[in-house]
Amino acid sequence: MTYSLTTPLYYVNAKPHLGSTYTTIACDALARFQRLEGQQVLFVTGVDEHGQKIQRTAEARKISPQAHCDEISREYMDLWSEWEISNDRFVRTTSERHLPLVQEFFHRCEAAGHIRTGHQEGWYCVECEEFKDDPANAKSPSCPTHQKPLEWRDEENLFFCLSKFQKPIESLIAEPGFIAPASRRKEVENFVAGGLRDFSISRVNVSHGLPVPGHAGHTFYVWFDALLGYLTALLDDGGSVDLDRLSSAGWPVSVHVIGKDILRFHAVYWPAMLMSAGLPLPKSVFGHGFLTREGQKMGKSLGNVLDPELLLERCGTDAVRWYLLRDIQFGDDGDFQQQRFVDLVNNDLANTIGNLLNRTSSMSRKWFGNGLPAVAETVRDDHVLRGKAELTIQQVRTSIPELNFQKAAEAVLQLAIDTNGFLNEQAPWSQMKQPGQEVQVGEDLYAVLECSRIVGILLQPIVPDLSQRILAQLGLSPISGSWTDHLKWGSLVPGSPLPKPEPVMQRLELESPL
RNA sequence: GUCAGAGUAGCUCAGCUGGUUAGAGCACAGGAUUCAUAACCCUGAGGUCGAGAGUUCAAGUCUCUCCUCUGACACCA
Repeated sequence: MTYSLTTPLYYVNAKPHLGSTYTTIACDALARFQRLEGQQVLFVTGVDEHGQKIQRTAEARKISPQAHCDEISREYMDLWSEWEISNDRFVRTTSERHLPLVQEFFHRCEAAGHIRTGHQEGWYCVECEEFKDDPANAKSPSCPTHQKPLEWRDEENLFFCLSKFQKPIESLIAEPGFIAPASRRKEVENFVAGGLRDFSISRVNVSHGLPVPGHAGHTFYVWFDALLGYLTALLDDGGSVDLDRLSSAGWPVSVHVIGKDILRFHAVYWPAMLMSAGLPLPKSVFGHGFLTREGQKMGKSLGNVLDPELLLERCGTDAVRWYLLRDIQFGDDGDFQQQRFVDLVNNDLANTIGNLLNRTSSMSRKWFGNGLPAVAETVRDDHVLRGKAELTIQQVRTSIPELNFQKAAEAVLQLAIDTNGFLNEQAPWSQMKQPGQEVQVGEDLYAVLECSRIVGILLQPIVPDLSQRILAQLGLSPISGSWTDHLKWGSLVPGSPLPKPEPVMQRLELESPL
């Protein structure tokens, strides 16, 4: 059973921003977690490259649409590689394999009687790629979101008969867990309850798109072909482009992770399209929140956008991943605050987790021959810290599948806090001054190092690099494959050597604003 | 405008089916300690729980009204 998950296919109209990075990081954490749990994982991301908006952007830049797409897509691929995103696929909707798939899908819908021609006229916003509800006799209406004049369009389009799916869509979205988080379900329900209308799936006069077979002059509307990119990605396994192969290629996905703005497309339009084509439906759709910065919307006009590349360069992947996943409830909107970012990274990662490891390793080396104390197995198994560590493991294992990264991160952090507290209570540095306490100190230090090891392992999906550094400080190599065996209490080998301690996490010191 | 959600310490948020002196983290102040990355540990200060009314022995938690913010309201990647 494959666990497949997708990010949105990002629109290549402009260079990647922090929002897409956020989504991708979250998916990466989930994908890494599932691999550690022993699942066969297919992590899909990619880009959406069609539509009139891109065509016009390219024209404005005086380059071909394809050249423009190549350039921006390259930026995405490079960025994900810099962030060490572990995606298995990267799909482009201008790739050769995509066209035959879209056409095959379309034929299925057509054969099922769900495609009709229709007439569509009205005021159109190219930026939005949509018809607006402004009255036909309006003089020179402009788009409320883009502040640009609307264009009058009067064209023949192909329509997808969404109206025929009212009932099945209603029961689909009523299924618990299909739309996540549950708080977002209501708005989709309201939308559906208003009655589903057919939507257009083709455009005329847009050359930068995929041709609709049998309808000369029509290209597919960007949404129609973009969603199908998920299928193309899954079939890109060296085999043929054939919808019948999907079930053995990772379809249906376990979860589509998307921004809340496009929830409706994924929870309503997309399932209907799949029903029409006779394909199984995704198991869930998770709409996460948006990021603001210091309480304000990030945008070009305000000049306050956070460039992911710059962020990575100045702060590193661990700091950013930790902050985004640990401080923001995935699903809710979040605010990026520089002071808080620095505070949390320094407190949680450097002070609490990093220093725990550092101080313990240092003590152990000092008193136990540059290595771990040699303690008997029976004593180790009974240590008071064991229960706490095992509880933490449980918490992480139940939280991450629910995409509750915050809860998982907090649980791991809490283990480190409790372990630090334990050390202060026991005060091994005082005990060592008393005669005959060495055995007790050895047992405690062993248990504390064992907790540090478990912290390091549990951190792997969230902050993979830091996780490795922690394990390296314990003289361990990175784990590959399933982590189940590694999560067993008492895996550290008593008496084995410990490397010279070095801070695993440097403090962030940002003199200037990001 | 209609619908949905939210307004709790300086900041980010927990508070389940109403029940002892309203919690956590960060920031702030004090203390303790020296194993450690000026770190860790403890203590403290700080809130009329958006406003008003009501139900109840008892309301942050239920009802009503009002104020503020956010989101959705058809094809906004």
